Amino acid sequence: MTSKKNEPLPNETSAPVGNQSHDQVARVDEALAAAEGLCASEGLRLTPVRRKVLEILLQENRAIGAYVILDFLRAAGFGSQPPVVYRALDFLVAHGFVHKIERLNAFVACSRPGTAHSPAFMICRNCDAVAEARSESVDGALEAAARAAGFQVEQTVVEAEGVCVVCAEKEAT
Amino acid sequence: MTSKKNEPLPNETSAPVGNQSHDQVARVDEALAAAEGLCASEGLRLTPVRRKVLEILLQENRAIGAYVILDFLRAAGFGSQPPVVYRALDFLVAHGFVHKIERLNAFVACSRPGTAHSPAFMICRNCDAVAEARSESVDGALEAAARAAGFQVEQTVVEAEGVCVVCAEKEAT
DNA sequence: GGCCCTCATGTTATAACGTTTCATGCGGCA
DNA sequence: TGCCGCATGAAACGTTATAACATGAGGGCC
Repeated sequence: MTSKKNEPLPNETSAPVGNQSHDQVARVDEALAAAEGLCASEGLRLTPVRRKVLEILLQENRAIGAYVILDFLRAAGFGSQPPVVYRALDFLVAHGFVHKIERLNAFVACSRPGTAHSPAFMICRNCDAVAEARSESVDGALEAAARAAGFQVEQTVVEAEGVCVVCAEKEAT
Repeated sequence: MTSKKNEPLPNETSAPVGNQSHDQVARVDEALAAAEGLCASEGLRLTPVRRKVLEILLQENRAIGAYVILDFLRAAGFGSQPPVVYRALDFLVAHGFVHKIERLNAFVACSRPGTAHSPAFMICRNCDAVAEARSESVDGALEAAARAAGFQVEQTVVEAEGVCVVCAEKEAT
């Protein structure tokens, strides 16, 4: 990792519970309800730990490390050992509710769960924001390159690091 | 990491010194000579540690973890503390002699050093082979998606995990 | 109810990956 | 000669992730 750590709360899009905008709360609640619906319809078990991890990631609304999540879990009265969070993350990633950002060794809630997609991410090196982009054309190009090599793609990691719009404007001043 | 560890020597394309094919030795020597030439022409210092790390990666001819490299360094009489290998890797990655495979937290010698390129990798989940593919079209698609979002790309990570030709044939039996 | 099976969780310990910090040495150069 | 920049050596630590084993909750079946 070349940049700073995943601190718990240094951004304005997230905040400790009790200091959230109405929209933010609504967004999280909607996403949680949608996840519950998806799990119900697919026979998956969105257990308390798994649900809480997803809630944490939705509230943060950015990529955070497993051990930051673990701190939140501990504070919420759940088990506080690493396997607890890694198992929950395995489940959430396997079923498309969460993505892992390999470049940051961190995790972020999926912005479009339930839709099959292998996303591309834009990671701002300045503010750590992570945007999930559609990547059909990227995947197509990658798939074509793989086919040429006789390689069968099962999963892809596509991550771009750079400067987001907001930070670019700030830097320009 | 979902798969097995980076063991020191479990493949047929690499081997302990003294058990290598003529072609393999020649390939490593050529690449080392090319790296020395490049460094000389750009005023870079390919010091003994850096050269040895590059040699190790060329001999292995696959992605290996920093601590595996460190074991080789130790065996060769170099310093054996983590910063030794990470500093050498920083140099080699910064100047395009080595790539980091984020998915594996491992490193691989560049197959086309000296040419500017942001490569795509095909990682076999069965045999751990890592192939470096040209990725112009992938980069183009990614750049287009970024531009649409106002994002300035500085670096990209493009990695596909799946099954290579050789392993696919074996599995088919 | 009692049994068994599966899945999820709790817990301890450890492996694997990476950085900070300070000290030392070596080559170039005023 | 003294200074400076860069590379290395080494100790300690921080961060990320998994292995291994035990416990418990729920569901099907007799």
